[in-house]
Amino acid sequence: MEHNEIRFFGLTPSSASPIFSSSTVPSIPQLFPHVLSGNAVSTDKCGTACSSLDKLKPRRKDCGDKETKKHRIAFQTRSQVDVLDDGYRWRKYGQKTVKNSDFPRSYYKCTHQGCNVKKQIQRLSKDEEMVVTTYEGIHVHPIENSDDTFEQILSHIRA
DNA sequence: CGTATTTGACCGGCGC
DNA sequence: GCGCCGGTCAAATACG
Repeated sequence: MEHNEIRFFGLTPSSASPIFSSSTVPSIPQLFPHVLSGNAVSTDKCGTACSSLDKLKPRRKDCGDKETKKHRIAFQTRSQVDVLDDGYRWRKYGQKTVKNSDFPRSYYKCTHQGCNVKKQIQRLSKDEEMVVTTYEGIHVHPIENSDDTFEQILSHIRA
């Protein structure tokens, strides 16, 4: 577990700003503090598959709100467990099987009121140990897990 | 008893 | 217009 591998994919719609350079940390999951190496890759592959993620409200087909604060960060981690504890509380709201993986994709949502941060976990069929965690949105509340503030870790790796 | 998880159904977009 | 695909909801269930 000490040799986990994490790869960061910062998906920024417009301004491609480095993930670790923002004054306000978007939503960098801590995952495992000791495995945060720093494979940060900025890729804006928002392309076309970016429109269906706009409906946060039930039955809202109105997509007219240009580019909302749509932070999408994909983490490719190597772990045996699907869900990695990043200090937040997630509630699983769905699980679907995608047609490119032998494993289903899980959908999580932050249980905090007003915090519409979504999380999506997918396991690669190629590498069973590979887990892709995609975060979407920004947390507007402190981390519950006060034992290990991931901001501390962040500042540590930023320094 | 309250909260999280499970699971099928439903919905909306896109391609044909 | 229909079917596929991906995403979300919501009722039931599990679990502390």
